[in-house]
Amino acid sequence: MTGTTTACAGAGSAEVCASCSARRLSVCGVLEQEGLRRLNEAADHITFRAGEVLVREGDPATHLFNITAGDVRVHKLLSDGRRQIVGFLSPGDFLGLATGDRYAFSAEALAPGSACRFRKVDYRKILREMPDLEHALLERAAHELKAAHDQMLLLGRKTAMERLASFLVGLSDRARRAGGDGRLVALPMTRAEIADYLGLTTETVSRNTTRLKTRGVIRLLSMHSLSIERPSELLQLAGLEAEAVGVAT
Amino acid sequence: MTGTTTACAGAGSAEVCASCSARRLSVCGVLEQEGLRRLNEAADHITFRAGEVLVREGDPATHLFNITAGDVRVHKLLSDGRRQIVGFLSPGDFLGLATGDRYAFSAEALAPGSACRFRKVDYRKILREMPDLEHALLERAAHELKAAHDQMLLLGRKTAMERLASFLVGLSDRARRAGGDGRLVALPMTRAEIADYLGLTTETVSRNTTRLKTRGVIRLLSMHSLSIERPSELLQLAGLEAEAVGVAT
DNA sequence: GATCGATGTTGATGCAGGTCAACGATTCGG
DNA sequence: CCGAATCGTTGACCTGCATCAACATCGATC
Repeated sequence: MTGTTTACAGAGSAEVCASCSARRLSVCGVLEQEGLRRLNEAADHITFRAGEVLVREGDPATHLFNITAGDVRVHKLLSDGRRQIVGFLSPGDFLGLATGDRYAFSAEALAPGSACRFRKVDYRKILREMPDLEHALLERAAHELKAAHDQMLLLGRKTAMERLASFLVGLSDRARRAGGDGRLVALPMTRAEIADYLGLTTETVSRNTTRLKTRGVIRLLSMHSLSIERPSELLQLAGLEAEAVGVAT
Repeated sequence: MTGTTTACAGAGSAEVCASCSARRLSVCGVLEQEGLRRLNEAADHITFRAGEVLVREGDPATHLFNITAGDVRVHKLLSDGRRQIVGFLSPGDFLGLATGDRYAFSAEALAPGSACRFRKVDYRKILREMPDLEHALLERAAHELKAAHDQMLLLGRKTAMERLASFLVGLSDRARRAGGDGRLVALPMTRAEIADYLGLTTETVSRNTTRLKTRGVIRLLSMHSLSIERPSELLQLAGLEAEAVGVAT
């Protein structure tokens, strides 16, 4: 399962960036020609296979990542094995923001993909030289913090059904941002991973998924993709009636 | 309960900052003379009473705050009144990082205090001119994000006793950072607020507090302060045995 | 320092979701 | 294409914490 990442030194040109499909979703989207070249110089372009470990909780925090393809799971463990997944990353997402001397989380690929990897010391220097990038990173951090607050509300106060519905609404939003229509949702993660993200068990996730299916709110297309049939009902179940989430009802 | 904050326009000098006891704990700690003067120019120095509302969830996000004295509660609500407290702020903490166009949380004073209040548009401009400040803010955001991840683990996977113990360890750490010895801990918040922070009920918080007291792990000095008698035991109960938390055992 | 509303504690009981168990569906290496 | 391991679903039962209720304590106010 856990292999080593394949690194190839940056080519030094911004060509890789020019053709990078994740750029418009990423912090580097704010940079122009020269900045991209500079950033790319410091980047290792790595690829990873499903199940590969990018970061291990407790290890010295030496690198930062910009996910360019694939999906990544970020989680924390208790000593007895209880697991909390604190996020799922997709292309454009930044990995390593919430990092001190050591990683406080592990990161593992759900699906094969690729990333730009930076040595932390290099990245620090680059940030000093490029305030625009630092600004973009701060905006990203603010957004992540807001998402973390939402997740705290979910974990602390929502019922199992509300959690699942909120999760699906979140996936739908992300799908729309990535260019989809928001009805078709991919589930690259397993039920166990959904459970560990929502603070539930696989059984509870499964039961509530069935309930949503039975009620006609969603339709399972395969084990790892579904279609949202009644978005407004899903929003209600998520406990978000009042909040503006931009889903056509 | 909810009153208006008392604002007095910044004096334009950095004198206020020079004598500000929160500065060494705050993002403005990185600034020198000229930067402080500039920042202070943009600041309203406000004071607030216990119970006063600084920010209301859903309102347009017009201001940012730097807490200089007192304690503040930050929370989110569901439409039926369920509440999740996402953080308690003390002097030196920044309020408003995780903010888009509208506040996604409410903030209310637990105790009388004061803050530097900035108009968001002004602060943005200042950040452009002072990369050091932006950098400090990014570090602060990274730290907050890490804390949020810890809280997700707590809310998603810890038992009631582990949550309470973790909470007390956190308060102890903060007390030490503020200059105390870490044994004496102030609880400026009510049991209900602790419960809403830990995803529990007041009853469960109360029962587990009693258990800790009975076991001799803590000693209640008053309703709103306690002493940690067995720090190592508390750490164990918090499920942090392995993690380095810098408490003398 | 007496009064009263707010806050905290303790006990009895209920239930949402966890646990345990059995079985069906999917996936992937050969 | 086959078989084994993994993943997902469903059912029966259990438990940790919520809920409901009664009482104790605190602290602000006059």
